Amino acid sequence: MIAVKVSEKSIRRLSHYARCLRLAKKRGESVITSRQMAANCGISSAAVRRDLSIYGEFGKQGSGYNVDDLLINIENILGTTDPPSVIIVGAGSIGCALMTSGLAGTGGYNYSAIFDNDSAKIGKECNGRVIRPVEKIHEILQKEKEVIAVIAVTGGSGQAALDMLVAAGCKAILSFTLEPLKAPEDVEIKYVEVSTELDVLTHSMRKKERVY
Amino acid sequence: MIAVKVSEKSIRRLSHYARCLRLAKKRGESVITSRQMAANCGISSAAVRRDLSIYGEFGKQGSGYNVDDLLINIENILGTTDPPSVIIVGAGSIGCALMTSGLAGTGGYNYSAIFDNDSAKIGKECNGRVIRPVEKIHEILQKEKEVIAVIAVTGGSGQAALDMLVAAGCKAILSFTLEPLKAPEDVEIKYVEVSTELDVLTHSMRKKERVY
DNA sequence: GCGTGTGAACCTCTTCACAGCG
DNA sequence: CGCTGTGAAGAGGTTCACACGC
Repeated sequence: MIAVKVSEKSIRRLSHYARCLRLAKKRGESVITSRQMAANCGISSAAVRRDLSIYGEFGKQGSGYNVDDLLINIENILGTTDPPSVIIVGAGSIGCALMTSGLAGTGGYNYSAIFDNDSAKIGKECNGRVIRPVEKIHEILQKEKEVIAVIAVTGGSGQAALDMLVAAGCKAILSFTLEPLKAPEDVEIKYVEVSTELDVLTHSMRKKERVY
Repeated sequence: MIAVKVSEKSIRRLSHYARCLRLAKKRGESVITSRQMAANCGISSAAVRRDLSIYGEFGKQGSGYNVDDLLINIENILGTTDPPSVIIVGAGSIGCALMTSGLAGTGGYNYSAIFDNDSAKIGKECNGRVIRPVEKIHEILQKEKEVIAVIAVTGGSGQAALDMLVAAGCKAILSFTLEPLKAPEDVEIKYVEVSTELDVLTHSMRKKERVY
């Protein structure tokens, strides 16, 4: 029982291992090796063993790791054994699409509510969930302290949405906005940046001939 | 004119600088300092200068960088001066939502076509674009050699979509699928992993009390 | 004085290779 | 013999701090 400093890269990989283990479990496998996980995640087996050994000795020499046990351990490390609920702010095309496609296949997350500030949308439904006014966000956070919010608003209103979430006590945000958002230190923000991914892909596709 | 090895991290940051420069341009600013860019992107000014100095000496001591010139240079480095067109495979909720929300505010990308394999959807429209059968993908890649494909299919058909794209000659793919995809070496794949982002956020929200 | 460009120190993460256990 | 866990070496990226030019 020792507190461990962790890098985000390592956490990201643990998330991948967890996904890989859930698939193995679904296939009925009870044991898995670092090499199998590595192949599945596209990294080296040494990296897998290193990642896992930081948190404990989960494996058995000669055979590998017990799928169920390792999954439980990783979910415990991630804190996802009992995942927080996820709310969506912005019932535009992206927000509703996320709500519609759901979060099946992830570690048990699901979308519990969707909000918008457009009175024309409020009261309508999105995949069976009523779109609520943004002013009601704090009600959710009163009931559940730990909630992840997905910001899927359009135009330049990302910061306004974030301010509202922060005021309601939300500490974890995933934003689909283009603009970088400002928030207090203790609020964690992650971004889904399609635009940057496209730039990276364009560069990799064209770099061969490229000279500076 | 020297070829330079580049890290993806650096390329990602260049993409952020480009976005920051476009905003500065829109605000009518003609000069910008490394400190301003750094503040906007949430990193140190030394990191900004280091990134830029790899590719050349774009700045003027004492004043900073010319916004227009630097943007042109960065777009040249990224290869995004004349961005490739982007197609979407999968006209489900996510695919259509992407098509609907478009790519305004990015470096000039736009979605040129959308495909699906469901005959019930083919022929219908999605934000003014007719949904075409996946068998027609190769026609796009015959016309334009360089195309980025976004995979937004549901269920387990991500690999099938990718195989079709690879067969048509596509070399750059952005996937929203959960499963890791297999492709030849020369095909670059990036993933948007909402599930992993949620795990990272959960961990950061709960790690304070967490001990291993 | 101000801000860039950069050597050098620093730090973090990755890979290698092997001891040790089942 | 197979696979884990890990010291040691290596690679890559970041930060510091300062010389130089405007």
